[in-house]
Amino acid sequence: MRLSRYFLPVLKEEPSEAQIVSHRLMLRAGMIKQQAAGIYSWLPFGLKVLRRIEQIVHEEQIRAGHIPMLMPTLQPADLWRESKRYEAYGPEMLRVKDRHSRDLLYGPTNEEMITDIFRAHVSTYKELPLTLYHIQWKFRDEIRPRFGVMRGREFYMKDGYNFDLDKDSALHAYNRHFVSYLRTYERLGLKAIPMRADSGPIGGDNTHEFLVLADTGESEVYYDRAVTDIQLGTRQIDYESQAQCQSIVSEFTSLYARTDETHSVSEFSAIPMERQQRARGIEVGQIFYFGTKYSEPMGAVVQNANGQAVPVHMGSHGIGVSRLVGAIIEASHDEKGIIWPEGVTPFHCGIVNLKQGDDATDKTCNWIYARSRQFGLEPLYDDRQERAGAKFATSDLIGLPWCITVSPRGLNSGVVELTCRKTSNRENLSVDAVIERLSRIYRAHIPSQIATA
RNA sequence: CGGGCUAUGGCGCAGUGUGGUAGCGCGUCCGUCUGGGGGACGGAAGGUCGUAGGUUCAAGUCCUGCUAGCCCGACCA
Repeated sequence: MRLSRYFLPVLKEEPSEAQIVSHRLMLRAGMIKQQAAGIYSWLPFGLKVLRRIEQIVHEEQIRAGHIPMLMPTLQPADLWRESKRYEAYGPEMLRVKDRHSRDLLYGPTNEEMITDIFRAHVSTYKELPLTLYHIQWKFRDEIRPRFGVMRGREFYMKDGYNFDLDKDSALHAYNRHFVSYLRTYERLGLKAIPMRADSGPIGGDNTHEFLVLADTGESEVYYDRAVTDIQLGTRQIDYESQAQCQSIVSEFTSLYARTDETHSVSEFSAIPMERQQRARGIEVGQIFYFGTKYSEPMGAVVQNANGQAVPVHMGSHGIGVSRLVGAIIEASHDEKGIIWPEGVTPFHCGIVNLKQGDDATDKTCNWIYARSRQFGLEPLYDDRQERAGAKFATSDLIGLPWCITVSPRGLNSGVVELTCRKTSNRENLSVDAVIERLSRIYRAHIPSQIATA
């Protein structure tokens, strides 16, 4: 994309209403525009990040054997009357009437609807286990939305639901989600720590939240510092293997890590003093096992091998996709702006032409632009008639991980400059070498899309 | 929902005390110079001051109602 043809309304000054850094940077980098309290338009640059995250979430869910679908944002109230949650949910639920005065609601979650779909089409244990998920906009009429997309009223969320014949199988589904979530966060460039949590209104006794450590987080967390050293890394995972999933879950849950709702002072103080860590975190996902809480009242039953009708065991699992955009920025920025992890960056690299209109720099930039695209890279070429300072400031603000600077000075020695946003490290490379370098870097993140030299 | 506050060109703000010509910085447009960290100079466009009513010869400014948004708290992916 050429910046001169793009829509990137960056702000030089701090928007006054934004308090936390991710919100400020999202506004300044032209990612979002607020339309009402807790409701945002996603401008092109922000949408690209949202889509990258969404894509990674999809890939990891599908890898774990979970099946994508799509449910509507508006739901009939009757489904929620069946589960007794229509009244119980309270004013957080946005209720609307259609022209026939029928009660509808903008879905805050989808347990009821997925259960309805399940009971309509599944009647035998032979179709189990089954995990369906979707990524869809939700609405919860928060009392006080704030922090930009971190706590909006409208938010984009992946929510999944597993259906299993018995508790054992459902717990495997729980573990599968646990592991797939770990992988997802690692690909997003985030350190998210699973913590034993409180089940809240969804119910059930088995639940973990995944928290990204950040000073601006809304949750108070307590953990053994050693948990931050555990990584999935590149290990091969067989999601069908109960044993492997269980062992990974055990590995990640053997050390103390709790949110304040489940915090135990006595257990915490048993940790060696120097490893006791108290911090704040942003909740970016939660998984639940809740057994037959919805299947029983809503009649989601299957016939088992003995011909008996039994309610299925269920769980639900969520990842806050829109919230993750903010969470990633909270975890990865500096005083100049955003620093996108390579896995989610909206463009793979910037190209900064330091002398727009100069024959040599224009030609070189155009060549790099075309060539990098041939390799599957998506560059953002700053071809505006701006001075160097303005281009660098924009580049730092929007945070692309790599930036290629093309100047007359460099071209005289046959090189361009590759700058790493995170370290500020600069290297002089030939145009061929710079393409080669970038495609090697991104092959690790998006192997299917990047060509080899 | 309790407490505090705000609303004036695209953005950030002043002007309201003491009613009388709507202003500044940034951005935008045109021109010239400039060209490695938001450059300089010259010119220009752009605002029924959130909204409805009231007081007044006269309201951005005073009064009343309403709406929207922000912050602190209790609640949430």
